[in-house]
Amino acid sequence: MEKPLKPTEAELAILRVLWQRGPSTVREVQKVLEETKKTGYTTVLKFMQIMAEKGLLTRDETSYAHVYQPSVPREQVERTLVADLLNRAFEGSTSRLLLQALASKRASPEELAEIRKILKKHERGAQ
Amino acid sequence: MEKPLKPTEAELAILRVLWQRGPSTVREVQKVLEETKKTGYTTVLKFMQIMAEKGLLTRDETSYAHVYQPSVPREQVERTLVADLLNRAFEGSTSRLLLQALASKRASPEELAEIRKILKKHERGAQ
DNA sequence: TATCCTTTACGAAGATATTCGTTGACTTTA
DNA sequence: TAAAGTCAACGAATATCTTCGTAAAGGATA
Repeated sequence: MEKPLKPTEAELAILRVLWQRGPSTVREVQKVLEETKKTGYTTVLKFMQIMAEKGLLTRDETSYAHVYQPSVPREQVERTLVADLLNRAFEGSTSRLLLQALASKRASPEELAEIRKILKKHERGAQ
Repeated sequence: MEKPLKPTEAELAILRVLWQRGPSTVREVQKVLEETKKTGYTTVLKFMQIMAEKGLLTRDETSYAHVYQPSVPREQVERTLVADLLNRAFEGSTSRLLLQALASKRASPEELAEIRKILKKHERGAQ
């Protein structure tokens, strides 16, 4: 139906906050963002307005301070982003992706166990 | 020493060609690129000049037609890109990354075997 | 109601990424 | 050596992403 919607860097930062906090006002998002990277209120507002236009967010205007929330599930955005990277840099090879992911950041035993679990599930799924 | 060097979309397309073909002239790269996406000669030239300035490519000017090659190994660029995505969208969780990678594109049995191999290696590697 | 604070709306500036037209220099070939 | 083709250099136009100043309106409070 619609095209996949690949958020930009700044948009993704806002989505991260909303995924974590749930529905929030611009001010609430801005408060979180400025902890990491000074970002003015109107800047965040502008992005959230743009994202609402694009369909990345929906907003509830009943209160004076509009309340925004993601209109796309986190997993779907993540999938779009990783699929994009797979094609752009890894010739579609998931194993190469994993290889470099592990090379860039050593995984904890728990993380490795989790990976093994995911793998098992997929091995059962694919006959 | 230097910062990681994250190539843009267009730059990555050029790197892909060079990784595959080995050292090439601008014309040779442009010929490959225009198969996928019409890209004028001067556009490709401009990018390769910029990339040489940035240190992504080195060039041999002995021939009339300069010969370019990547100055950073493919694996390093891949690692930079995947590390970036991990931080921006997956809170650093490799297992979540893999989960969505597999969800976006079903892996072949061979691919799964390859992934298992990588995993085994890392399980041995961790204490 | 008057004053103050917060919010949205609008427009524009700045930064970065992408594309291409033009020019002059070098090569090849006749 | 003239003509035709190929190349690098340069500058500029366009597109996209990011940031913010200003103004107008809503709400709170005295």
